[in-house]
Amino acid sequence: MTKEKNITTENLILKAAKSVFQRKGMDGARMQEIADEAGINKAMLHYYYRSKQLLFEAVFKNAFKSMTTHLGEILNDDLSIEEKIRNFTFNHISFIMEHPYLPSFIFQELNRNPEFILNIKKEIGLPNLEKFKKQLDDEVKNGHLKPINGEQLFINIIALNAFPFLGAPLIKAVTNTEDLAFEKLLENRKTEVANFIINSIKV
Amino acid sequence: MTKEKNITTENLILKAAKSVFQRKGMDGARMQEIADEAGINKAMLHYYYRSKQLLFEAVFKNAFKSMTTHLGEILNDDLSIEEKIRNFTFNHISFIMEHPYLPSFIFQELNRNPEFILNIKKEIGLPNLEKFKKQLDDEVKNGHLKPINGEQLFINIIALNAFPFLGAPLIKAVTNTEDLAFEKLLENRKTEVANFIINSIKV
DNA sequence: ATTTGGTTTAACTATTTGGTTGATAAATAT
DNA sequence: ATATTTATCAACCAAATAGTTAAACCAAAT
Repeated sequence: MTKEKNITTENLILKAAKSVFQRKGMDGARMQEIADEAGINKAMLHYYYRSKQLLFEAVFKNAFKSMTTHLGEILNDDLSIEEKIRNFTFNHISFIMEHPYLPSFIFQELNRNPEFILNIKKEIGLPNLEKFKKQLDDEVKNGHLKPINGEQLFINIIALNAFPFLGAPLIKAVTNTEDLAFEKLLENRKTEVANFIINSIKV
Repeated sequence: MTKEKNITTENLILKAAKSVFQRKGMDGARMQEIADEAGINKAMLHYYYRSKQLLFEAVFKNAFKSMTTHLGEILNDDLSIEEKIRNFTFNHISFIMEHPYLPSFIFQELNRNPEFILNIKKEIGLPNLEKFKKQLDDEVKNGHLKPINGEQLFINIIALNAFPFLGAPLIKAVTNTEDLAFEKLLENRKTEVANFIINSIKV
């Protein structure tokens, strides 16, 4: 069973809205374009979602959830830090490769309206770093890992995973890689990012 | 002598446009808001820059140049890879801290219109990686560094430098850091990012 | 068959917005 | 001084756009 939600009008709208908002952003998106892509009348958008803002929020919350759910699970399972990092980078990069507009969409919109993260925090929740940080401290103390701040390591991991997608147009141009070569490069990162990190922190 | 360009109307416009475009992006920016911020009549924007698109391009090219000029210089000086990385990360992060909207602006607009990078390439030029890559290969061959692909290392460096600014709202929320603590965290990264990278690649 | 409720549409509205214009003021040249 | 060019402004315009409305449609209940 593939995830082909009932093809109700409401779902057609959400799907089209996702596609348009993620490519154009809140400010660049047009309600008419969403209606056209869904193949329905523009009035339907308001009938089901009231306003552009609310339709946008529905799309954004979906997007945010899909990005952070995996993260939370991996962060809180019972593997070692090294295994967590290998798992997470592999899964995270694989996931983003199937939704390459997601990081750019999420970070762009959060920068446009930073307060919105409070809304998200309340309604969806954010990944919790406490277990990860504690575990890291333990592995540092017992000599498996070099000393490193948990927040900094977390930032580094997300940075190495997500940045190639945020910076794709620039990276492609600077490194002279076409779409295919770039795909290959991303494929490599699924394992090489973890190696890069582990190399840095392992004693 | 601080860089207080002649306060001609043309420069007032460019300064205000920079401020508004970098905060709101092309789609979110309003010509009237730019005029208000510059304290002049909206017609002046068109008198000096013809259209929103051309004004935007003037701002974007300036922004892009300011981000890549340093990079090019450091990449092509005669220091070792390790020194290059320490220099570059320190300078790059310091620079962005003074212009925190820049990365978000540049990457957002390049994602909105990826073809624009060709225009930039022709008119401004892009950093050249060849010397860096060759030098890296040499240092790998002579046993100073572990094997790593030049493009991948380059991406990692930029990622670790720029991402904290792109993801600031999310990072602040997930790590529970307020503005001041976040500033401190960035201050740390000026040296810690280089350590993190060098640790990973040094034999 | 008819009523009832939700669904869909075309046409419309009010507002925003990039861009223009024609008159006026201020420099600059003659 | 006077003509000419450059700069500035208030008012205006046309297109785009989020949102509304009133009528039509349709399926299920009576």
